[in-house]
Amino acid sequence: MTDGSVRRGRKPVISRERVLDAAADALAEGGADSISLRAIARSLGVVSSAIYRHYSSRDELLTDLIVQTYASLGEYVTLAEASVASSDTRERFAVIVRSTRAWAGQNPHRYALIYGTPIPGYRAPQSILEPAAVVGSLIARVIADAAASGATLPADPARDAAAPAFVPLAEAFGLEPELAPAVAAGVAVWSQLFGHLSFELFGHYAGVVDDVDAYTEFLIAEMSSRLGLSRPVEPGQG
Amino acid sequence: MTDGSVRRGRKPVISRERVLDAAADALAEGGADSISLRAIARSLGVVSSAIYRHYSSRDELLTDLIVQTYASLGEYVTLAEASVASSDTRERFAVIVRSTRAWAGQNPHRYALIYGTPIPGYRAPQSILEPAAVVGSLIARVIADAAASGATLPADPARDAAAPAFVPLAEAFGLEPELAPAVAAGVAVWSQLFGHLSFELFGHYAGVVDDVDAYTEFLIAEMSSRLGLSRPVEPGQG
DNA sequence: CGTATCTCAAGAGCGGTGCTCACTAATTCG
DNA sequence: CGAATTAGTGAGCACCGCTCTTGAGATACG
Repeated sequence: MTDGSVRRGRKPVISRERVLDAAADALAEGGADSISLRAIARSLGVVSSAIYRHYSSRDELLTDLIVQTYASLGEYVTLAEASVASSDTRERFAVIVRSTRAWAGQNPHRYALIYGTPIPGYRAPQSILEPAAVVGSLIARVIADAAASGATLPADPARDAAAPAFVPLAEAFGLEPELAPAVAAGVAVWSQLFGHLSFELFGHYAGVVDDVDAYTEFLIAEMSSRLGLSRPVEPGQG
Repeated sequence: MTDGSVRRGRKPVISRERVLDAAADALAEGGADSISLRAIARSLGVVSSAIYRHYSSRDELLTDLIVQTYASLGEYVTLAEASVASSDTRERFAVIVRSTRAWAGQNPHRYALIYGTPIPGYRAPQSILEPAAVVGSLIARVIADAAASGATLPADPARDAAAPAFVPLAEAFGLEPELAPAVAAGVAVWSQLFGHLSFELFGHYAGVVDDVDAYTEFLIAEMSSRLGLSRPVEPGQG
């Protein structure tokens, strides 16, 4: 008994976790619309109404699934970034982009669940705001580390004019108000990244961009320079 | 008889157009998942199977709806752009962005239909490639006109390195191969625009960007400078 | 031990969906 | 008028989310 209350009644043959796992499998295979409670119940060898003992509605299940999916993406990208020297902010950003794209490519339905059209009728609760920030947070950390090591942004009056509106967000990330311009640039890059991935996954690059790998590297270079990221100076060289 | 074939049999009470219009209404009101053949049939005062005389499947209806939606967006943006002096490429681009965003804000479900998650089970035919290019084409025209009036791109080695891959696309738009770098920048801006709009409409800016109007203007400035767009020089001044 | 109590899954059922198919009403041609 | 053609009807299939009643299983307590 993990909690204080006493277990009574018959033992459950399914659990919230098992339902969620089955839903994740259904999502991975057939997309969000194949997450049917009846199919999940079938795959668990149970009748559909039994699911309702553990999830009161499909939306509640979807919420858990979305949170789990953000977590999966976050783990994947965090792990990838860990293999880069923390001083190489340019490469850290590049790895964030590449690994986010790799995750999306390997999990297109999960990507669509969190970055595509919101599920019809589904209203996301506040509780997903924090997990949803995972990639943005990683970008923010790169920005902070770059600033700490003396990186400077390229000149951009419009960005600096927009910066005051980003002071609260900078503070939410634990950054100094002086970094608001970098945060503004970071938000732009963040949405651009997912615009790129959505276009790739949703087929909008058909007939427009052939070599998406190479194109992604171009975008990385472009976004990096807007963030003022550069490779660290090799000591004892140049 | 508009075509050569002879009309026989009973007169149709519904038509392909009436079905499509009813579908568009359903889409506008409740999103893509409320486009049900039964609901459409009900709204037309007809039994659901009657729809199949005009559309062989829901997918076929969706395809028409998608094409119609791209056309609507294209008309809206084209009309907006027409009110700007063609020499002011910077403002033309700004109006393309603003009007695309305005259209999306007024038609969120239609936006989601074409730029959100592809409809599950739905596979887009080749025939939507051309209508889908509408906003991209408008951006390409701005790029061409800017180049014709002597605009130059800011330096960006990564973009120029990626440019050769965009020569075919430049040619598809009727542009000189020398404009491939501008086309590369244009594609980046194009996907960034829809990344921005999707984030706004799909709720990803919650807690991140408050004043999306102002933020959009910042993005316009940033994207314009990457495209080398500027206001035309006022004659007899400076 | 026996029973009350609690928990969970079963199963029937409601109204919704896309889609098929046999049928019939309506129209026009020979 | 009869044949041919066309379009809408209505029943039906298999699926969906969800609700509600029922009964099986497991524990707690007198």
